[in-house]
Amino acid sequence: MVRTPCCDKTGLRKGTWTPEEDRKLTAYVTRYGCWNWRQLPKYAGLARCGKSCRLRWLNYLRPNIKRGNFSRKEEETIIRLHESLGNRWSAIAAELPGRTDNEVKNHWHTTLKKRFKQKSSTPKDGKDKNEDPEIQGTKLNNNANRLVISSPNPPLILESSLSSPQPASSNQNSSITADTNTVESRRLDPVSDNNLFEAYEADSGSFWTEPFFSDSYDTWSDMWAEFPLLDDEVLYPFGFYELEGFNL
DNA sequence: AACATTCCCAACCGCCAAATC
DNA sequence: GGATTTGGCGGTTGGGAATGT
Repeated sequence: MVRTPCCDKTGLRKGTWTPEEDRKLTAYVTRYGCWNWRQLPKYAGLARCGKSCRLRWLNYLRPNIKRGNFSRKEEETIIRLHESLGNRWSAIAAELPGRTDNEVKNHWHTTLKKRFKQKSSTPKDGKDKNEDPEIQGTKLNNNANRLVISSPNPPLILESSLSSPQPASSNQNSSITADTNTVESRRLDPVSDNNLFEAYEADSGSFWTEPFFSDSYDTWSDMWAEFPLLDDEVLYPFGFYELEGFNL
């Protein structure tokens, strides 16, 4: 079987995402969902591979992402699950709300593996700088101050009963499921395509309370002001506006 | 201060499985 | 049922920041 590349390699940007690209992706996905990662960059105005967009969204821009240092409890969970599951990072991350498989994997390779090795070789040697999470926690994490759990954004009222954090496993986040039977939340917002938002809320738990856009925007209106809606015919070439959710 | 080394993490790559045609 | 497309996953790497010399 011959696989076609996930994207046309020509003319596509690679490497670090710019704030502008982040805003474009965030604006598009939060409004229209991730209905097709391959097509998404084209309609979102991004010169990126769909896979790259997906990864960026899931590992960085997605709501409910918990950033910063791992707690002792989280590290114990990782170690325990790694013993039983091996390198199944997505499964491990699923047990750590707000953590992504990539982050868990990185933390394992950079910190926990060494600590684990060291403990197994010299059980009483506790001089490793990484051994004490409290000490480790004092190290400045590049992203630690970028996203923290914050209070709900004033313009948004969330009545959802779906308060439990969603697993970080990407396979539970990447597609919008529109099980409207479970959606109880309603958003008081001028944006009218409630189906999409409801679907997203169902998928994202406390999405509307999350701070990702509060770094840049005070309200959704501010963000839409910066990213005015494009023509729906352009954004919705397949006319799935009428569809329930994004299970395409 | 300048350079070298280490550490950390965001992002890419390639493979696989499920879904779709 | 086979071909193709798409999403998901784990391994790996490049580059910037931190630290050491």
